[in-house]
Amino acid sequence: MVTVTLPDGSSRQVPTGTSVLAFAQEALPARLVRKALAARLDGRLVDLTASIDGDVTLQLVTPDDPGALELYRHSTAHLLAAAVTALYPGVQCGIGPATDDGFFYDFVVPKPFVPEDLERIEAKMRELAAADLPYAREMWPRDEALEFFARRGEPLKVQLIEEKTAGQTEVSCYTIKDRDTFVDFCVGPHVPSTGRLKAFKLLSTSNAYWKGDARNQPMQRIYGTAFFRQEELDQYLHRLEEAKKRDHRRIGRDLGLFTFHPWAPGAAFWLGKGTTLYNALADYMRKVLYPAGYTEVKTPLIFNKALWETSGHWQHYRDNMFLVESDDAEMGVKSMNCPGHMLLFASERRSYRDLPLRLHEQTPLHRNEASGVLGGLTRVRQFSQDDAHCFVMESQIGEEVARVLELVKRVYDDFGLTYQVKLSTRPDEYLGEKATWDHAEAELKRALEAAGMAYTINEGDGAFYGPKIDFDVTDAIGRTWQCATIQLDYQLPERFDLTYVGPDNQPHRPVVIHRAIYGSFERFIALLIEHYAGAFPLWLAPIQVAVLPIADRHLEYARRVVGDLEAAGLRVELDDRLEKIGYKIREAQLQKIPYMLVVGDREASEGTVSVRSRTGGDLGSRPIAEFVRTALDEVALRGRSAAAGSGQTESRR
RNA sequence: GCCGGCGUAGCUCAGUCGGUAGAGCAGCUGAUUCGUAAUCAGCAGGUCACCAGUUCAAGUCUGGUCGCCGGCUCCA
Repeated sequence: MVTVTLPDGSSRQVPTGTSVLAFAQEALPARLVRKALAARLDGRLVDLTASIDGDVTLQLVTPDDPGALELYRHSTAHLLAAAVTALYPGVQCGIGPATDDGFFYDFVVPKPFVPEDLERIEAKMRELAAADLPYAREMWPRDEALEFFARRGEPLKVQLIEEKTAGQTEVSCYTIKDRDTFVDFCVGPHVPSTGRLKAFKLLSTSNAYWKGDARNQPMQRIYGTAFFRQEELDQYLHRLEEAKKRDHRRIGRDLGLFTFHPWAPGAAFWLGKGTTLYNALADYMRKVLYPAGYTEVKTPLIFNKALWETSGHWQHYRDNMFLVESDDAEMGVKSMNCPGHMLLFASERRSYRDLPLRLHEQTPLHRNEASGVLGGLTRVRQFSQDDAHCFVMESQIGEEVARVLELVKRVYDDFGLTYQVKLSTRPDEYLGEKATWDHAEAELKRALEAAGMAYTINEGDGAFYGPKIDFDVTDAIGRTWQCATIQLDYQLPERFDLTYVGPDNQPHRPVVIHRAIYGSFERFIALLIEHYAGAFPLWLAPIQVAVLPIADRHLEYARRVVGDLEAAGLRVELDDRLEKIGYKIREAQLQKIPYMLVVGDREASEGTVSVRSRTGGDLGSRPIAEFVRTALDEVALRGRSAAAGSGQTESRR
């Protein structure tokens, strides 16, 4: 007999080898058992068919268990594999994990899947689900399993078993018994039977490589998603639609922000309105950084290869650099600002009294990214960062990182953005002393804790030259974008032999903190466009106010209104076309201009404007000066105002 | 870079079996002077991404190049 302890603390004795399901049916409410997908024995996820072989705590896993969805999706991936195996004889299966949004499964097939294949496969999956076939777990002798998969022509599975179960005598396999039995090597667990899988959909196909390595066997990946309830699946699909509507590439064109040309792949043309937005972000960042003690600088765009050899880019990053020749010298267009800033630091004798020295730069960078990775503004070959390097003494690291954290918080609050913080620690391959790393990581942790920032740790994900803190911004529809980064660097000061004179009159090595808050202007603008669905809050809107005269006898007054607004520093556009007011309003609305001022006989005689807001409709008339005042107040609030959320409320309708 | 898909007017798209290219919106011109999401009429707009090839004939078939899209890998 063994003792089973339940979550409520009660316990029972059962014979050794009793299955979880048999125990649950005996000891737990039928309603709970019906909902159960799997179980946790001592916290470890197992199938309901697992046997209880020792004293354990037992908890049934129902859909509200945090691990339930992953298991459910993974089970759906198995269903997909079973369907594909049934429909395409000779197919080889790779792996089929759950992902954040669903699942995928990789296959080796002679011909890539087309959309019609997906329909067929999905239909087969529904058929198998309707048949409610059990997911049976069987422990096979390892030799037998190896032989079985070898005989079935699945060398990838053989390889997996060899790698994952070295030293074991038995391996776990799952079967779905249909006309042809589908067998997969997998640790599980899975839902008890295919009938439990209700709301799933196959979404797309793509190419992938065995183990994600392009030198390995190419495979065809099928992506899908699954939820416990149809309603949740529908919501997810709706969110995909919504995301498509918010695509910054589309909105960027519709709103006249930027464009691309085949002759400059990966480099945007910023149109008038886009440039206004870009500049608004650049100026805002300058206003934030200047009082924080940063000095804006501009360093060369093209450097002799000697610089890149010194920084290490020539050895490690050359493939991603644009190279040019000048006289007989080989030159590289800069892909990062840091090496230039090292030279700038070294251009004068530095005292400890000069530290921290904070250099901020917004000039363009070029990276010759592989053609296949380019896309919209999120991945480009030419971009600018709100980059800065803080040169500090070892003892100033904690304080300086704390200041940067403060800045990040302030900036994201101004945009009304929420974020999550990740601390990435020493990777397997690293430069420098372990003790230095430990110290640096401790400093970063302390700064995060002092700032009251919750963070998660990404073990081993730091840069090879130092640990880092990354910020993932969450947008209006729940997607995350990696933006800000703070990285400690002990290596570059070493490579450039940077020193400052300390209080002891001796040379010392500074530490560099690389940091960016937007990340890159390009990617941040893409984020903002999709976050607001193009409806920028007033302070960012390229055109803040449209003045719409009713008839051309009102043009003179309209021009006066425009003049007053421009004098107050607002970005205004006059629609002086001979069109009906409804037409002008529609256009301004589609351009997502925050305020429309309708002016006709009434307004001209009273010195007022009729205010229409993008989100609130007709707000009635008021004196020009009053409108200017409230508009300026709203601008000053930036994204902290309630109105800044207008982009989101609007999109929900 | 790799795999797959796509490329027709500024945009969204149609174009049958290979037989000399079409719509809506946008644009231009004219008329309309109008009160909170589209006034009417007319006109113009194309090397069917590009380069070869097959064919009496190519937007359509074949090959190559470029670009875009979805992934892989990578990344701000």
